[in-house]
Amino acid sequence: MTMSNTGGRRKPPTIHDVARVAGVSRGTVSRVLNGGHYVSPAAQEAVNAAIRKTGYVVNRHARSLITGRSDSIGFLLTEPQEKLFEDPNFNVLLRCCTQALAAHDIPLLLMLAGTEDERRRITRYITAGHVDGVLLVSSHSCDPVADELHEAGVPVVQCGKPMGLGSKVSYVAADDRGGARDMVRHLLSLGRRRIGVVSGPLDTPGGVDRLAGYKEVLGEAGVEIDERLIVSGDYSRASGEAGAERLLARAPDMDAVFVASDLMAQGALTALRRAGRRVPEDVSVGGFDDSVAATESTPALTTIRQPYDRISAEMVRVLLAQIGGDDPAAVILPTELVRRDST
Amino acid sequence: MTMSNTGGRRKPPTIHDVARVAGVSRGTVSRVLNGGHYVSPAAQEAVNAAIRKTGYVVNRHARSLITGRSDSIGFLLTEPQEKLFEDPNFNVLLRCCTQALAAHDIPLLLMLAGTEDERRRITRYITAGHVDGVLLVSSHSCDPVADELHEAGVPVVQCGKPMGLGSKVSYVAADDRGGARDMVRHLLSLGRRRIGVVSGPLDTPGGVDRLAGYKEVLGEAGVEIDERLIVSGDYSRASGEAGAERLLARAPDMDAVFVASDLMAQGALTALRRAGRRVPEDVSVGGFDDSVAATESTPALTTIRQPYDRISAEMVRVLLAQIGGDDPAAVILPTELVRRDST
DNA sequence: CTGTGCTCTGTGAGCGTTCACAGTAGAGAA
DNA sequence: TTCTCTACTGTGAACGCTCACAGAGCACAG
Repeated sequence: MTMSNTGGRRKPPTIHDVARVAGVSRGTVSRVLNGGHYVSPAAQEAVNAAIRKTGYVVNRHARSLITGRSDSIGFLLTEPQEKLFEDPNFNVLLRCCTQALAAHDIPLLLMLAGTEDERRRITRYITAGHVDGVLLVSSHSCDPVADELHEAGVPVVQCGKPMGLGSKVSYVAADDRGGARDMVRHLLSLGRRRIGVVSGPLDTPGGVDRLAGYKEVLGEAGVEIDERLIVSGDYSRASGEAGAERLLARAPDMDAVFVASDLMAQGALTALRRAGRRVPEDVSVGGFDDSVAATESTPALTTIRQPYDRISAEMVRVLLAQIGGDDPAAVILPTELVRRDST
Repeated sequence: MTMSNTGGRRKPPTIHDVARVAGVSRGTVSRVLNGGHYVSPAAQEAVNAAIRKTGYVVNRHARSLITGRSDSIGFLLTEPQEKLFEDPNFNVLLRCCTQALAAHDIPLLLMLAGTEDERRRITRYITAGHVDGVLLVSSHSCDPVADELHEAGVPVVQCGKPMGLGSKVSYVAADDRGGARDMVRHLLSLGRRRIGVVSGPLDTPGGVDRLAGYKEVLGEAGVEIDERLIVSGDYSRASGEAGAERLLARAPDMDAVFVASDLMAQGALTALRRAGRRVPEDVSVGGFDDSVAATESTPALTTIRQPYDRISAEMVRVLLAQIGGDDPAAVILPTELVRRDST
């Protein structure tokens, strides 16, 4: 009786069609669709059968028009994209967030705000209510856009700790300080005492916290903190290479180095090799992130694993809770030391 | 007179508000919004001023409800995501597509269909009309989902040539055969005659075409095609390493090797180094893709550049044209030889 | 003067859904 | 019986927009 469905787009069945087939009213179908409260088991079953039979899928536009929700969320990237897309961590984050949202049947809109123009356009788009919330990733993590959106009443969860203390924006981050502490303790346990550090940029919380962890542990262990053993980079491979070179020049007796990202650690390995230092025999090298870079380098890096899968899951959880009316929340997740061949 | 807009989400202005402020009717505002035909300059100006004043942004849900278009498109990935997300090419593709769409003010929905369940859910979502079209990326590029969607009347553009010849699905691909030809010609021009190949998987058009290009050029140059010089891999680093090892075992006099992806070429470099072969002195190595892997390896790889930026732009162009009513189209884009240190 | 064609404008209907409300039926209490 | 309460169901009115249509005003030809 029904027409064949191949070739050409056919007008999809509406809630009305389902109601007719099930022999109930629109309202009942709608109730079944939205949780099934106050629906008799018989009606429930009839509606479900009709949905299967007609192949009905809810029209989200019509729903959104009346509920005011869009049932979709935005994944916003506010930094130069070339850089972030090369970062394996970012890819994991994007993938995990998409999957976590898919479990809730919520589509993810990818938004890239590299230029000022794009930023404006996207901000308008978001504040116009086209997404219910925003997952924000920014390498600086002190991006004003987070506060802007928050001010405008848009639920936001940021990946990584915000710089300013005044910010009331939700965030999920790994325990940078704790991770750094673990790594430095590990290096100390190997008998190393001249431990250098290539920190991250000191205008980011991650950079500051990892350096703080380093200093704390050395202090606690009664090891002198030597400023010649401290340099900072920008998380790029090149800056890791340059940083390690500078350390070697200033402190040739360095016997270990904590490098605040795996990518930088790769660069550091290059510099050490060129300087004729054997890793791990002469110098132990510890990274941070446990990205694919850690296993690809030779020797494979001992590093601090950031639980990106859990970070994504938490970001989604916190965001959905906030959309549901909860207050902003901050979540810090524990890291884990992963031993490989570089220490 | 207007209320402050900070804190809490305020009901956004509608087309009605704009009309009132501009002193015209809804219809006129709508016409301005949709191209401004049949609108007097005075009304045009009044409406634009009112839009600026009220901060009006069109409610896409309401629009979609009536137009039937969603004004958004899906970026669909049908393969195990871990693998693809590691692939730098894929990242470039995703980024460029997002930007190309942003230029048309069209949001991109990221859809990952790893499991069979996810596939079904996403297919329903798509065929229900929640996106106007789909950009499809699949490493196999012989995915049945392309034809399924096409059959269902959903505009689809695939990245890479489809395997089956019967498929009427649009695609955009780099010139694999031509690229392979260029590389092998390049190796010949260096005086190499015992040229091996690590091809891609032979159940994919890319794998087949690159191998075909290799054989063609050797044939044209009158160089004997030696089956011992031909192995295939799966584009992974490990398979490149294994492939190069096998080649060396079977043909120790090999003086060059064309490896069908940069990632595999990295693996091949490792195998060659281990076997004591110098690159490029003893063996020239040519890659394919010009991904970041090409510059990161030592020596930096001579490779064939796939114009991913142009591929993305073309995918979007073809898809939008198809949504606009055009017939499916196939686009093949030229590649480019990039000389570095490995040849 | 009428008719025709053009540009421009306003209006009503309707897209597919949810929500509030009214209403029904049946059970149990008074 | 009658009243109340609960579980369930149907209906009209929105949500904000576009589209088709009708109509106004004007110019110009017949």
